[in-house]
Amino acid sequence: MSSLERLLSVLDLFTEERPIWTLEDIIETHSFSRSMAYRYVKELSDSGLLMPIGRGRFVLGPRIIELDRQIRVCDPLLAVSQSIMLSTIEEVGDGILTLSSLYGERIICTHQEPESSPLRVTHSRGRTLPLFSSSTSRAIVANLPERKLVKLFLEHRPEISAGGLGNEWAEFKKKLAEIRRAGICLSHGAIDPGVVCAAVPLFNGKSNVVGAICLVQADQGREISRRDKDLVRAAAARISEGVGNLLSQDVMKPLPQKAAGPFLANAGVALAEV
Amino acid sequence: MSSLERLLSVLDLFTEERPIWTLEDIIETHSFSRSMAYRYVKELSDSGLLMPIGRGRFVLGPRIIELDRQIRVCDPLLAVSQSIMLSTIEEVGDGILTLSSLYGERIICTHQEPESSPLRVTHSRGRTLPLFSSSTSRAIVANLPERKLVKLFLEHRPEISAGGLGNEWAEFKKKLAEIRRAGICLSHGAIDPGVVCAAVPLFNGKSNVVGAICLVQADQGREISRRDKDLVRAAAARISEGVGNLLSQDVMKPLPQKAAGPFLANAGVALAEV
DNA sequence: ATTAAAATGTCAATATATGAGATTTTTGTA
DNA sequence: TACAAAAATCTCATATATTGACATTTTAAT
Repeated sequence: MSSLERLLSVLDLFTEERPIWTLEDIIETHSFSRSMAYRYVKELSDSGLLMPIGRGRFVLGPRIIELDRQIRVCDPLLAVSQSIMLSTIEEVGDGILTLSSLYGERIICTHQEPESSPLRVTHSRGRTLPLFSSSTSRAIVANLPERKLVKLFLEHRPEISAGGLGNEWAEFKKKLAEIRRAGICLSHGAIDPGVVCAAVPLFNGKSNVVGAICLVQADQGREISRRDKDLVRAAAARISEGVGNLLSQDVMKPLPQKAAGPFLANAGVALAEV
Repeated sequence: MSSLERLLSVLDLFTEERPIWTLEDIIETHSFSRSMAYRYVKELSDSGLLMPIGRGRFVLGPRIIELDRQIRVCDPLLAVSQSIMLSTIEEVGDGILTLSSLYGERIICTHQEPESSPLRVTHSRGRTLPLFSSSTSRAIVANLPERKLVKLFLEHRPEISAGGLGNEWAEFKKKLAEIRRAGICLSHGAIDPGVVCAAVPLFNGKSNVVGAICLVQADQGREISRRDKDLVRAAAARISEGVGNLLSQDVMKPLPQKAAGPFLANAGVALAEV
């Protein structure tokens, strides 16, 4: 285990159920030596990923918010997707459209359009989806290179089996091939009850999957309409094309330039006034 | 320089002006060896802090969005501040109230209330403020322990001098003491023209500064009113008290429990349908 | 001011990161 | 589909940065 992994594993401790951690508890759960624990939380605090709030207690730090803003303002994948997602969900006229990506073995929802909706779903910005049982996950996983699929199958056999994706490698592979060929993955109530989904994978121009978009609608007894499915497919195709374009253009000056307004020189700050 | 610093310094490359980086360019700017650069971006990608989009190109990764959600949903500092900030800005009836924190040598705005406003200001969630010239920064810096101030003074003498905070250590120290004593720091057009600010530091119960709140209003020729300043002071006092309470309570079960709705077992995901 | 606790610094041992090159995998083109 | 070129990963000896016990300093409490 590399030292980066050890360090970042500290961040994994911070959950909704337990957003504050003391040094003592970090030492216990990770069996760090005392000096190492001090060093780690100091490095993480200096980099802003953690923030000390006093008495040996820590919460997630402001650097995360800064990096998140960076993504919101100018992430190229988001820039390509956002307007397409917005116009698509407007044309569909009902439901939410989500954008998700894979890292390590987690699927994360990174954007949704519209930002708020009466539909209350698990799919929402920043949330994790299960690796095998959501339509979004399946749309992505089905398009992963075989080498990664072998690894996933070996390490997640129980979940794959429970999710109905097959008990043997051959079966798993065959089912994923079906999803891949269909180009769309549907579900009803897989993650949230009362909701139906249609997920389509996104590629970087070529054949590398970089994520998926998913249309989520209230379950009204019938399937997502043919028309809506086609709209989602069309949106995915346009996004994939856009991502492909990112790869051909020169990286040095993509400059979306949203006129971010640089800081002005300090005009006049009162030192202290009451 | 530790290997964590080296690794995280890669994240600093990703700016609004240049949100995509190739492996080649990372190697050049950091003068990493080829193998090390591959290793670094792989580690960062595996942890989700970077995301490969193909052809050796990288953007900031989805783990950041996941961590940001964690903060939005259950950060204790935010939980304590949010309702106080909202009710305060409603009572003030005009402007924006921001919450900022320090890490390393950056001041970051971590929250604002209301979320959107006709007032277009630099102060907004995720943005960095200059260390010495904004009222928010000064409210925080003035309350840092002397040891840190010495370091800041030595390393930022030009900016401190340019910002009118003194040319010599004694002068710097004296001016900060004034700000500290006043308990509030005012500015007009320091960062954004046409805007006036009043910032009050936040403490963790005791004397450790953990951030500042700042009232931002359109500049209408006159100062922020005595009443508004008092409202901000009162809000800061309540937040400081709340943060102090975080330190005394048992950390094991703070459980804000916003009923986050766990995933349901997969009810029925169609394998692939058209 | 005094004591206790918390945080940081010191240093030798050693585990881990490093970089050059070999090897494998992926991509582009016929 | 096969082939060549490029990209990404793996290997391994070396050097260096990490580690942990302990000493020291700093901070907090009475």
